Parts: sequence; structure tokens; C-alpha cells
Amino acid sequence: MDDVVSPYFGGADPKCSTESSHSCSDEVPSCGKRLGKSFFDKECTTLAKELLGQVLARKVNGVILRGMIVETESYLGGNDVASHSYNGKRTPRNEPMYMAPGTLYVYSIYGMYYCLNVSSQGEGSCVLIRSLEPVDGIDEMIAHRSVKRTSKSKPLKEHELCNGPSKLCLAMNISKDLCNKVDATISEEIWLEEGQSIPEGDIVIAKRIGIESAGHEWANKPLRYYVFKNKNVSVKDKKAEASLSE
DNA sequence: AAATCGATGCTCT
DNA sequence: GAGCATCGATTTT
Repeated sequence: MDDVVSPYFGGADPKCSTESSHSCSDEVPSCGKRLGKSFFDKECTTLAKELLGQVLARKVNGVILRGMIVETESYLGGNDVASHSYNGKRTPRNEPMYMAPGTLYVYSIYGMYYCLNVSSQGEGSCVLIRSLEPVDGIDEMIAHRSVKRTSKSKPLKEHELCNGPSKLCLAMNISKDLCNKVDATISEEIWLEEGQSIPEGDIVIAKRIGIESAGHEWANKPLRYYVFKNKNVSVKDKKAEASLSE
């Protein structure tokens, strides 16, 4: 079974033609409707769920890249041991977690990668964007991802372009220099657009990834959300999926 | 499909 | 100096 078409954003698309030249004419670089401040001004877990199906858009060298968000995680601040803002911790790095909802928090990790978050309502809370389903600018995404790969490695499939938090940053040319602290509700370089609405019954709720050192209690909290059966999700959780009806 | 392991440098203690 | 909200390549089932 090869490349099953996503139930949410496959084949035929609707809104934005995928032809090489975009017909967005005015200053606002948006084909889909831009998500504004009120969309982001929600409690963290609500925002994380509602971001599923929305479209992350990025303009690089005049070309607009788009990907539908299919996996997110909440980082709550306060008691959340896994959060950079645990116990109200505030440093130069995590300052954007305390900024207005819709502000982007981009941090560097493992010396070579970045992760993209969006500030939500609540002190020090944000949503990590973990994976996207590529929509527009796929050739550019492949080019961006290919830079750091050996020429003899297997060609990337579409669903491998943005199936991880740092992969999507590479694919969409998101770095701390370029995007940290940017207000996504007004930027013309990076923003979000209204996409699909994912039914509650198609959202898998699972534990977060890569935070074992936070200890069992917080590492196991169900604060990761992803679109059921979507091929672009970075890590699937069979047990969590079993509790969905289908 | 899963396990293993090295890369590589920012951020905070 | 230690610890990463990871990835990519190689090796093993």
C-alpha cells in the first residue's frame, strides 16, 4: 500500500491552486484566511487541538510554502515539569512563551535543530508544532531538507518532509534568527491560515515525545494530539488509538 | 520495523 | 560542564 491519500487534505484541493505562480495579489500574503489574535487566545490544550487541520504558511524567497498541522503538543508552564517555563521559570530563551498568544517561540536544540511553538493563553504556556502534511511548495521543502543529507541517501517521500518538529523547521526554513518572537497574526513571512476542522473523534490524544527526564507523572500526561491515520505524524501511539471508536 | 549511536552547540547552572 | 521538546545513518530483527 502506497501513499494513501489523506482523508483531510489529499488530492484535489480546493482553496489554493498548486500552480507555480500564486495569484495572491495584495500585500497580505495569504490565500486561505489568516488566523488572527482571537484564534490563539485560548487555553493551551484547546489551542493545541484546534491547531490540528490549520495551515502553517511561510514565505521564503517569494515562494509560499504551506503545510497542514497534524500533530501538536501542549506545554503548560506552572507545574508542567517538561515545560521550559516550569515553575514560572523565565529566561531570555523562553521569553516568547510569556508573550501574546500567537507569538512564535523558536528554540535551538541538540546544537543543530530548531523547534517551533506558538504561544497560547496562560502564563508561559505554548503549543509545539510537531508535524505537518505538506500542501504547497513541496519541491522547495525537498530542497531545504536535502541540504543536510548525504547525496546517496534515499529520496524523501512527501510524508517524510515534515514528520517531526525539527524536520518541519528545516523544510520551511524556520530558524530562531528568522522567526523567534514573530507575531504570526501580522507577519508576512510566517503565519497561519484557516484549514480543515478535525472532528473530535479523529483526534488521537497521547503522551508527549522526548521528555522522559521530566519523570513518569508528567512524561505520561496526555498532552499530545494528532490526526488519526495521517501519514505525516511523527510517532503513533497504538494504545491511544485503540481508545478511539472509528 | 526497531534499535543503536554519533553529531554538535546553545542555554542555563 | 551537563543536558537537551532531534535527526540521519547504520545495523539488526
